[in-house]
Amino acid sequence: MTDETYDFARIQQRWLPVWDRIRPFATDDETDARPRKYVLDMFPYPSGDLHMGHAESYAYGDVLARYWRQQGFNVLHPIGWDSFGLPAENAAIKRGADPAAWTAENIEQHKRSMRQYATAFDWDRILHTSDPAYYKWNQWLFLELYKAGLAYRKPSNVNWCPKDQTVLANEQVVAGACERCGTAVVKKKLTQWYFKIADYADRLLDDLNQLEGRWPDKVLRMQRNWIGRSVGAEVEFEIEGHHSRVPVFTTRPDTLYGATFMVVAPDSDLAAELASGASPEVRMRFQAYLEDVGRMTEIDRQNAERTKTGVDLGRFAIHPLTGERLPVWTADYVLADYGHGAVMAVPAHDQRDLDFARAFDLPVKVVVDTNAAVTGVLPMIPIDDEGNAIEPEGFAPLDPKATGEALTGDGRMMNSGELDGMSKQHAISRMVQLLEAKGVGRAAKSYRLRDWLVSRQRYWGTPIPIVHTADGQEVPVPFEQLPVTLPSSAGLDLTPKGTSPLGAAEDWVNVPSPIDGSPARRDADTMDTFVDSSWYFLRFLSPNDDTQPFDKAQVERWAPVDRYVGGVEHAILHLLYARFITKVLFDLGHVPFTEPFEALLNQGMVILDGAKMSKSKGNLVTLSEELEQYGVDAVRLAMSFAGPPEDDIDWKDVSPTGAQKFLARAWRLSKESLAKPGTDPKPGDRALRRETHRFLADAPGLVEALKFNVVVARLMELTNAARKAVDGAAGAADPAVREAVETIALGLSLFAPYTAEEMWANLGFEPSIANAGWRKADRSLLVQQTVTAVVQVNGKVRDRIEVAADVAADEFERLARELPGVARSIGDREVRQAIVRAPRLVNFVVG
RNA sequence: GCCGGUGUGGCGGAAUCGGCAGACGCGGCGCACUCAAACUGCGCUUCCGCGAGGAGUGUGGGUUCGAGUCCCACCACCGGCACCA
Repeated sequence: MTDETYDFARIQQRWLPVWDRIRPFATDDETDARPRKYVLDMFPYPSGDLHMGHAESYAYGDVLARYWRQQGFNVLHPIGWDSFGLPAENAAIKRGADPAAWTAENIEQHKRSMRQYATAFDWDRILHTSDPAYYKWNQWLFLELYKAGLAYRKPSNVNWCPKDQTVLANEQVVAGACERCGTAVVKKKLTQWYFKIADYADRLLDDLNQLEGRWPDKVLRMQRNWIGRSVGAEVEFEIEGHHSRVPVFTTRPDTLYGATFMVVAPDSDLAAELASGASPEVRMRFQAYLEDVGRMTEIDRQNAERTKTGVDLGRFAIHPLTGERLPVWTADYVLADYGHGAVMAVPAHDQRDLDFARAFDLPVKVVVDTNAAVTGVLPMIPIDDEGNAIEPEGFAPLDPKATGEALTGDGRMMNSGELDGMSKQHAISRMVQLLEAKGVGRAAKSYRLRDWLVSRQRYWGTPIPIVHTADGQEVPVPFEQLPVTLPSSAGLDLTPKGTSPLGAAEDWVNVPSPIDGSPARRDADTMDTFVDSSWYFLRFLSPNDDTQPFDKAQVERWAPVDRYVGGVEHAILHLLYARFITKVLFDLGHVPFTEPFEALLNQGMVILDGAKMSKSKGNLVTLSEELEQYGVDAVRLAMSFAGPPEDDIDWKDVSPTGAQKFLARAWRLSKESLAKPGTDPKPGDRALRRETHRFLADAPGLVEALKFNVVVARLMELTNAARKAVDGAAGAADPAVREAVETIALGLSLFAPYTAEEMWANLGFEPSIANAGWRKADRSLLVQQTVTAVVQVNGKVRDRIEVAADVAADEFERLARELPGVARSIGDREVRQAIVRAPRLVNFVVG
């Protein structure tokens, strides 16, 4: 192989050791006065080697990090590993590997691959979450929440994955199945640790407005839906023979007069209490029902087609306004952990209540006349082509019990005492006033978001830093004793069996109480790994500080993250948790901001033949093989050129060969350009200079708009223009050619670091091009003397004309009118109007 | 069911403001170089039509001098949530 052929393998070998020596992406200079940017890629889970998804994500993150660096910013772009979690543990169970050793090997493999992939990471700031030096601060964080009353333990019906034998957070249950393994999730009553994320629901929702335009709309919408704020009222009902009033939440307090029964969730404490006060027969039926419900998987439960089931508890609630006796039922369509676990059933105006009423022949009372015109709103009467009103065929009868259709729309209140005649909105506010005046209710909000279940019954995670004393007290492990390190996995049975394997590590679990030294036991559960990742972006700012989780001065220097890059699969998991923890840290005075990630880029997936790649489907594209065949730069460039970064990339549509050819074309230009470094480009070919400066002017806006594919296309255009100049009149010695090739190299430095560096060297510069700095566009070169104008007749293009850029409107119109194509098209018709947009367009309106 | 998104050549995609539809590339076709090929370079490539010309951004309508872009309705596909009261 000679020096005259583009040889990616040789170029890769040449530059890696150079970069290792000059560390182009170090950020350790405290005196660096440049403005700063923090670009962060979601850190990977270290299982196996990097795959195509990583390659895509890091290619994009690098474009941004390298771009800001060229723009004169001091850019922090660190990497680490989210190294706790199930895969390491499962590998341990399957192959008898030590999770710590398995993890360390994978991290080393990742590091090698990332280095080869030429990611612009600062290698002095790496971290991994299974490092005691990291999870010490995870435990610190847990205790901060605990002290603030934001971490607590409670017994509850939790999501349980029967395969992984562990609890799951709500966010980890997807369509009723375990997010990880796809097994149908069941409910299990367990005492578990929670973080009070629901207390932050309003802030998590409202602060999304700040992120508008900088986070993808899709993610904002998903978070809003997930938090699921509903506005309505709380209404209190007496229950005969029950010690206290029972509150229910409703979004339709206006329909309170239509409530004909009450339903409580079978797995709620209230249901158990009410059943215990009922007849022996009811108690038996309730027990049987509760067991049926408990056996059901989440997938079955979520089936909306399912017919309604339930049990009459034989108890009666008292309607707070009418004093009517309403039967109390229990049914699994009411959820124990939403609102108050009980609802007032208004079958006439709620489809679920109606389905239930029809199944058990309960009364239905209409209180909103949805056929009546709404007060304060002009009724809309449809009209036919002649403008005559079309008389309605006749309204559907207001008889939901017969039709099976609940009347959920707006209308005029009826059968509702003082509310009669009002519209829905009016009636809602009036009813809230009434309830408040009578002391039996109030305006209220409810959320879909539940508290975050953070304990897990697995080995490979951060131990929860709590000790349980013999008399049942929870005692936080004192700070000086942190970290509570994991015991060695040697000798422990890690097979999932429903309780934490740590409980069997007798030497580890039995400790003296931190209070009085009496025998006590460590909490044997570990933390959800989403706790680890909820604050790691702060640890990068002072990754080796063993006195504090993060250095405040460094936080002020770098945080929050300016651009976060990662997959959309974290839209409501990691991203919600990190936002929550940031707000907690703000409230506790640890950070001066409330949102962790200023801007977010969700890259799409790399798929093959329209389907997600997977080993089992056999449609896997192996990154290392692609890199071997086409080289790092071609793969990176092909990723960036494939389409908008947020769209999925089907690898069958991608041509790394095409990318390679383009890189070779660009590289060849750097070998051919003859002008010496520093040659004044001013006398050079003007047309090529214009192309060069158009690129310099446009590329920054395109990068910032994340249109990487367009930037690459523009680089290809500039390369084609330079090729033509070399082969044409200008020739290889023209200084404009050198200027263009330098610009191509600079542009390529965002996408193809090896080739760019090689071109830079060919052009006679020292490494590293990554820090060479962007060139400023010369605006005067962008001004055109003449413009190709378009001439339309009735909006259709009929001809084109070259005109002076400053052509006067009347002159422009006259020239356009005389064009042969235009004259022919107009013929002898009269020109009624001419729209003139000098110097770009004339449109003659003829008729 | 609720919330939202997307429909542009054979394919991936481009088109700051309503103003040349299809940039750039893949694939295809052709030419030059070569004994031949590879490489490379150049040209053509939305559809119909020999051509002049006509049609064209999911479908139907509307606004406008002018619509891929704005408005209304519909169709198709995709995503999120899902008995959340």
